[in-house]
Amino acid sequence: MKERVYEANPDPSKPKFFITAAFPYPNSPLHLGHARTYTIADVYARYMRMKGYNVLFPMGFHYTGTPILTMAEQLKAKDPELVSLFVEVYDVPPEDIEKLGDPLALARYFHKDAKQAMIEMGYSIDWRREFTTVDEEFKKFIVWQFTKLKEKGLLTRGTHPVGWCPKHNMPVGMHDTKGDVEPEIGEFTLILFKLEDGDEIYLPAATLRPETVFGVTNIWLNPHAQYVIVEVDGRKWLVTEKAAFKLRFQRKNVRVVEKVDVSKLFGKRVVNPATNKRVPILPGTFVDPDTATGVVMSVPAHAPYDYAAVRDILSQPEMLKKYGVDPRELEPIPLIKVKGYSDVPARDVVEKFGVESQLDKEKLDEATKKLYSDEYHHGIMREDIVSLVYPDLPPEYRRYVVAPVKVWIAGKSVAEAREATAKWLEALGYADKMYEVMNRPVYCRCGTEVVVKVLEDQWFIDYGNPAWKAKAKELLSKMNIVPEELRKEFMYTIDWLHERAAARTRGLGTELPWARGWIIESLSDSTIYMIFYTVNYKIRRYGLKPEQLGIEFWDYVVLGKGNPKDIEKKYGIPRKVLEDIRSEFEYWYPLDSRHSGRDLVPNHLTFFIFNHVALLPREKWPRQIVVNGFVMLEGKKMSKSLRNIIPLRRAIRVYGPDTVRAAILASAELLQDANFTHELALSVMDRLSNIVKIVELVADKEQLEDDSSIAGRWIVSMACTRIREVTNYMEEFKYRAATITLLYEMAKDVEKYFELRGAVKGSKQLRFFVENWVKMLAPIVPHIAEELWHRLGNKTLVVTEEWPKPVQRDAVAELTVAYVDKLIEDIKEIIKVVKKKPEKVIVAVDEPTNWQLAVKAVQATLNRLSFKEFMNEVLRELSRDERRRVAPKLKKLFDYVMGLHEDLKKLITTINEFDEKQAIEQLKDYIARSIGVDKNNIIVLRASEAKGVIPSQKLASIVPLRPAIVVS
RNA sequence: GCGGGGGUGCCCGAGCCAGGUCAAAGGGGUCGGGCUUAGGACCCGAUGGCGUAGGCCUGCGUGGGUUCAAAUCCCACCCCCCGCACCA
Repeated sequence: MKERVYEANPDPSKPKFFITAAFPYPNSPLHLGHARTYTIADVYARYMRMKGYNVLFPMGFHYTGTPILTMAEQLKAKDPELVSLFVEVYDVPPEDIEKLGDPLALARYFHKDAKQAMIEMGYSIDWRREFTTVDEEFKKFIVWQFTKLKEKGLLTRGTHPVGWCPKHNMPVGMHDTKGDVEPEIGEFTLILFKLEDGDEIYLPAATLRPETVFGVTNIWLNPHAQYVIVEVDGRKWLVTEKAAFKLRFQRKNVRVVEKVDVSKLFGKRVVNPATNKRVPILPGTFVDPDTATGVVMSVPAHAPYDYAAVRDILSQPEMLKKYGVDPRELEPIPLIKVKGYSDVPARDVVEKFGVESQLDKEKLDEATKKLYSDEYHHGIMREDIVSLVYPDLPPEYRRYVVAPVKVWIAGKSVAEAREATAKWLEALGYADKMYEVMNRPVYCRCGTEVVVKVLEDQWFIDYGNPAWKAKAKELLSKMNIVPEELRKEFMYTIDWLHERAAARTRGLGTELPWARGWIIESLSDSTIYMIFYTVNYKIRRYGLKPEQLGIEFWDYVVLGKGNPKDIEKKYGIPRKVLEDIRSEFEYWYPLDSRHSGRDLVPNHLTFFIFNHVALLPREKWPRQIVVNGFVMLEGKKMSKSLRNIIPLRRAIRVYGPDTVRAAILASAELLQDANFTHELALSVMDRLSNIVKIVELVADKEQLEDDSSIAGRWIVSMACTRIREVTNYMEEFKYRAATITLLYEMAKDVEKYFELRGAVKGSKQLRFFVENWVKMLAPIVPHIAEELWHRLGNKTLVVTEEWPKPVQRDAVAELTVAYVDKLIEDIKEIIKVVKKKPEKVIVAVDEPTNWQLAVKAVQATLNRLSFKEFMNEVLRELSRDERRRVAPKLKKLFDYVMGLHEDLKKLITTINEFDEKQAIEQLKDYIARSIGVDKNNIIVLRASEAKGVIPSQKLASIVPLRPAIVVS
């Protein structure tokens, strides 16, 4: 930090690398989940720096939106639940709560806290470029963005339904409701059934299944509910009192005319606009007066509720008589064919689920769900529904009425018919719609029930624009998506995205310049803000005022459009300054890597793609997206309600930043959910302190001896092997594997080295290993790595060191150790089976002259040859005598070699000569220690020397790499 | 429903894309041993079955298939998790 190595300035001599991670929303402290994304981005930044890139990794804070508002309000009201969450879970000092009643103060508080956490974590951020989304300079940038979108015709205007609190007169989202429930808004089709007598009164039956209108036998009204006549756009509707209230939020002209005594309506008749049939109005107690209009059309063939209610009423003949209804009128009218069901599917499910009456809500809901789903997905409209449509009309007129039904509805799938029916009736003036909260009741925090309000003049970003979509797909196809599996998800999202409401009537953020009172919503003002990092510190350094940052300023800086002279004249910005700012943007952009959690794939990251292609030329399109999974705590999802969120700074206090970093990285690969546990953190701490001990052994450079033994050669070679391995992991974002190799596997290598040597001692060779180790640890655990680097006597900073390169490996040394280890394993296996304490071990190895056979076998398996092919190839080159000698061995050799590691196989192909006897002799002490047999009782013979010493059967089985072993 | 991800040994969890050191890494747990006054921490060994020679049998959701060879490739099925918006 003191060296300012993270402050990145344009440097034409170095390749640049620009990394950003999704900035945090400061309504709570940073926790382990945030830490995952930022740690991954930081490891990447540090790695790329060591690879020689000029890396820029900046950070900002996202103040835009409403949750901060709501939270501040609740704190002001001293909501005990939230206060306790802040104090006990978020570690906010109780005396600070008071001042957090102000939204901006709240944001600033957590902003400061989050920044401190990032500094403590050692994130290599260029803090000169920090900003918030309510900075005036940033708002000017967003104004430019939206002006451009509008110019390109990508903004549209229209109406939009939202959840609404009638008391607050404000839209409510999930964070504004009791229990944080998202109000789900659905659309009912209203079909207008005209009352037969009296003046033009319509009964708007609310339905989710307009295609069943052809089978209506009657209308249901709740006998216990209060109904009223309302005038809606000049027409009179009969709806419940509650519905009249709700309609006022969705329609401009709604006027209650009079209350109605519902009992007087029963038995009266209405006309079905789809069939011209007269059907009676009947009492249905199941009808919920709080849902939609409280008027329900009865389709007993396909709606379980209707079937049950009809069945109920048929059991009361006196009621039918009273209302003048012939029971035959209520017979179900089949409309839809579904396989697995009879003509009257509603009867099937009602009977199957054992429904008792229309008030048997639980069973009926289940039956309805099942039937609706089956009919929607597998149902086909019957052809004979055509005969139901206006049957009494003279044929010459009827032809015209029936045509749309014949063409668009009959014989079609339910899904198609549903849309067509609604359209048809709407065209005839007999259908309308009404929004409803589908998961109602949902309550605002104030206790008022949430209704649906239709907002006029809403601005949308038109992500449905086909040309725009095509460009977004073009970028996606060019971009590197990590992990690759997510590409499909992006593709799918790009496809289904359509108009998105881009503004809200409250919250922090930037106002739409042409629509007072509309604040650009938070997912819309955070799509191209990475551009802002490249220039904002210079805007500040040059002391430019927000009013100087007009459209032409950004046009020039971002697009290179316009003449600096004109801009100088208009805004008073010196030409040199303009050019300097422009060149900084030019240097850093395009963005090389964008990082975030996987929850942002279907929204932010896709919008990020869309907005870049809309506004920037192709050469400035972003190059890569890296996505990570969530962090769980002790196996559980972190959540406010479980109160198991660990603020990052608390974790840092307990474990230290490097442990937190390494534990998060080690616990899961990119897309998997990471599981942070106390135990894992302890284990990481233990490993780190172990590394410190090893470093101590090689800290004093002058005192180190030269270890030219196989052990020494091996540890040097392993350093190179590990460098190659870890580098590959880093390149592939396999940070879990990289961390585990660095923390666990490499420590094991060192232990193995001590075992091979038979002593815990440093050496020049071990120091070589350790130096590279510390360098590779630097991106993962920067603080400790820096300390260790100095402990090794270096005066430089390890962050500025070059990432190590794998120099030549020592194939013979690695093979020798692998070979001897396999030998030890085999001897142990034999000892185990024999169950006797061994005294003497004789090992008989193949002649070194046969080594080439092993190489050939390895090559054959690497080239995927079959055994036959391999044998033919080998035998072809040999004399008859040699063939006889060699042939029996080949199968055994081939089978053994087949199973070797790819890496070891490749190693073997580089070795021209390998003397197994020598290999064993070199590590005899090690073997003796490992199997617990005196060194002098381990005898190594070549096959030619072993005749008569070991059984002839064994002797014959010797092949290269597989010696004969006799334990006695 | 649509889209995506996934089912591995007592548990967690790698491996699968590029089939062959895979009876399957690494943890955890359990059992045995060491250390210790004891416990903890730590270290060693065992942890599918069989086996007096480095081996064999059974096994990676279920059922088929391809292959000399399948946890890995192909087909079908079953089950679990996540997203489906105007909200950060």
